[in-house]
Amino acid sequence: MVHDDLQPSPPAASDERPSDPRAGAFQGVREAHRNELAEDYVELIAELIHARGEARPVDIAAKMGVTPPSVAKTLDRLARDGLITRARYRSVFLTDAGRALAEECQRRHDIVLRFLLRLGLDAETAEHDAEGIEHHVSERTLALFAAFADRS
Amino acid sequence: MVHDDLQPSPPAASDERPSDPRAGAFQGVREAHRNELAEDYVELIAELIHARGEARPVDIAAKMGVTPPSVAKTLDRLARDGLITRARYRSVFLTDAGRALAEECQRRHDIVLRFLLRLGLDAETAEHDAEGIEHHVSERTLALFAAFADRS
DNA sequence: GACGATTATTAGCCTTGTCTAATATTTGGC
DNA sequence: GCCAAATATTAGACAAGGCTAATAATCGTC
Repeated sequence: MVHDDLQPSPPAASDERPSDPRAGAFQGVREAHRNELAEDYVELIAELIHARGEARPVDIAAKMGVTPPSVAKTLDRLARDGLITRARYRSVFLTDAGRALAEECQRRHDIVLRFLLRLGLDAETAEHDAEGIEHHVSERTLALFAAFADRS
Repeated sequence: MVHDDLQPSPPAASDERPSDPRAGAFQGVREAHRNELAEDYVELIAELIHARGEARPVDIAAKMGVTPPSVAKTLDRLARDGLITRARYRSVFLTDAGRALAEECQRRHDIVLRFLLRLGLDAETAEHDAEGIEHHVSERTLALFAAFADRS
């Protein structure tokens, strides 16, 4: 053990290696990263199911910009984590947990996107930045974004 | 440098796997992630040098919330990429490239942070969210953030 | 129903980034 | 100057996420 200090940072997750307040922020970002891919996948799967009635790996691969084997590996992890169900050579379905996560993500994405557009950004840049930002905004920030986007 | 996207248009440069416009956004996010750790490190190293006169691995580890061996491995990569110089058992120095990147990151961080504060966020949440957001805002968005933060 | 094209999966490799445990070096107190 | 403590590094494991190449299954068309 290297650090056995004081002061767990208030907002953070479950891990203990504080010793510096900023460390909490960095750990939070790393934590967010671990969930990011899963969130993007379930969000995309929900969209595909809505738009086409099913989510096939080949379409996920095209939309995500990765190869089918990468999709397969990630889908295995999502299934292991209880977010999707799948059968070999069949398309993908969301579990209740997956669907809830997808809706949550869509909500956040929508707020961030509307906020950026309201700020005056062009549609393409807004979409691009929203994709990166949406996983890193707290509920508090999201509330402020929503208020700004909806103000008259 | 890393973020130079004044052009929103087509997924730049040399990659071949378009087929969907959204794919570009996801690839951009993955690209950003590859640089994120390097950016956080050089920014932190610059801060440590400014505050204490030198950047020691043990302090970097404490601030980043990781163990010293993780720091060592990352520092090797930063040295390989020409952002820092180091000698065994000595503290770390930024190259010109590293210093330039650090300044760029500090500028972005500062703008995002001031923007969030101006929006009405508390200091702690603002710092936390800025840490996550700063790597994912385009120059265009940053310009809008700066304008909002500085408006009278 | 068979066959070629499409799609999905498997196998295997690479890189990052995290960790612990063990070792090496430097530093500071005496 | 010596020795213990602090610090740095190395070694080695593991998980994630990306890829290519090869194989397997399904689908569409005849």
